[in-house]
Amino acid sequence: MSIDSQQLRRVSVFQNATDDDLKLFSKNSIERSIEEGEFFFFQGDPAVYFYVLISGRAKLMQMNPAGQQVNLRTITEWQMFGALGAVRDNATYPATAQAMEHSTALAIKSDFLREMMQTRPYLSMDLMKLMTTYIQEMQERYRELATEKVERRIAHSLLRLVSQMGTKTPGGGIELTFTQQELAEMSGTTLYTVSRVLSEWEKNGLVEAGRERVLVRKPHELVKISEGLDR
Amino acid sequence: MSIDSQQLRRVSVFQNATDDDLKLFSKNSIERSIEEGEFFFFQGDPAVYFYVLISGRAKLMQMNPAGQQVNLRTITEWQMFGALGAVRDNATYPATAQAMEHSTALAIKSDFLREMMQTRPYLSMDLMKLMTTYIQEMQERYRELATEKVERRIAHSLLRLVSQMGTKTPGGGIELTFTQQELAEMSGTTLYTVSRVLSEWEKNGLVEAGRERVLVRKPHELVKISEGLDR
DNA sequence: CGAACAATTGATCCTCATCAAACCTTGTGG
DNA sequence: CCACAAGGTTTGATGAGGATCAATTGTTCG
Repeated sequence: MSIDSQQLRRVSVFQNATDDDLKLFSKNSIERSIEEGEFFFFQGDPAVYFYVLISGRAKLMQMNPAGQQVNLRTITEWQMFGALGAVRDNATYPATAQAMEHSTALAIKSDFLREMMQTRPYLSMDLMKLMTTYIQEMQERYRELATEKVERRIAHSLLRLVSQMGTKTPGGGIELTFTQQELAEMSGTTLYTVSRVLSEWEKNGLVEAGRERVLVRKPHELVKISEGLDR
Repeated sequence: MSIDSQQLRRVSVFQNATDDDLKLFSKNSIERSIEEGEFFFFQGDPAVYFYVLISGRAKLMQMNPAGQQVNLRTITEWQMFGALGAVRDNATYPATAQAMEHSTALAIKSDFLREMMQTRPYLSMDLMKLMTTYIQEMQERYRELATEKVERRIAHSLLRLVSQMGTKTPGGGIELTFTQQELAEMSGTTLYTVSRVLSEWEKNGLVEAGRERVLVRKPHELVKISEGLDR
């Protein structure tokens, strides 16, 4: 309740909500703070709550039985996550959510969302829209992984990051914050390969790489690479 | 209208529909017959209709700019497809649907479904359930492709086919119909690799492979392989 | 200053894609 | 009913693309 309910309108699924509905959601939420590296929930846990991130950064990932992990998506402020569980009752989370830095989120009972949707078509519609974007993005990434070479995939991942969380610098570049390990997980490759590719790009002046940071100098060139139009 | 509206209840999204609603959908549908290799719709087309397959088999696929293609999923009887376009207005299909054999489908206007959902929460709920299964399946396949070797992926694809369209034979095996090219597209590999792997399995008595057909003799062993528990 | 963590770089190896050629199966038409 | 065409499958040979391993070099922070 420390949250101004109007803030919730920044969540895509709540954009068409009435003020009263926003207040309802706000009243039924509890705040949860999580340290870097800790988990909001694990794959397989019963999906009792869904979350809205209000500060920090988190990632959704899947692990295979051997413990190898893959990044499904990065969650930034005012994004909803863990909401798939709200659709079925007794569902479990299909992925694990881990905080990438100190983060706080609103937790709302999945049951509550499900009940609200029964009488508010706009809610279902907006959640479905969100779900279609997930499906489309996963389909694209799947095709990418199946048919495209690493360099293109890394370029594509980097561009996605630019549009998600890039900040322009006075020098005329775009600044990004992440480890190469993270970029590797997003692109379906290893940190070694990412390092080599970034070094290559740095030689050609496309980017500048530092510790936990990349400065994109020529996004246009990256687009070319991601579309296979270089050399 | 030649379709008995009660048949529509076999479609997962219509399972909770009232009889009257089924009739409405039936009245607003038109039948479309498509030859093998022809297309229901292309990626990027405006999503005016969604479809319910009533006979035959079709596949949903994505192509990259170079024309290389990836199978997203196989559609069998009484499955809905092309319905993502019903969520947004003016949406386009995010994939291409091609008939794998002579097929007929009911085409229903996306607008109509969207209107129906405004006043029938059960419809939205059931469509959302379907969408969550897509998301989960794509997430799993993505992780698989990113972290698992071909043999396991092929085993997994084969098992998916078994549960989707396998028919038991008197001899105690499970019979499947598809080309190795198709299995390759589903597993994110090439027909050469599929052929080699199937030959290997045949040597060990797990399967018998023939032209456009595979007989699975020891599904249990396939499960082991798909989970990395062999050797 | 030192410990912990991130990035780099070289060397090696392995999995699979690719290419080529032959082989098999099925259906068709003379 | 046989011969041939077309499409599916098999198998070998080759090579490229990255993963993996190992060792070193930054960088940051307590």
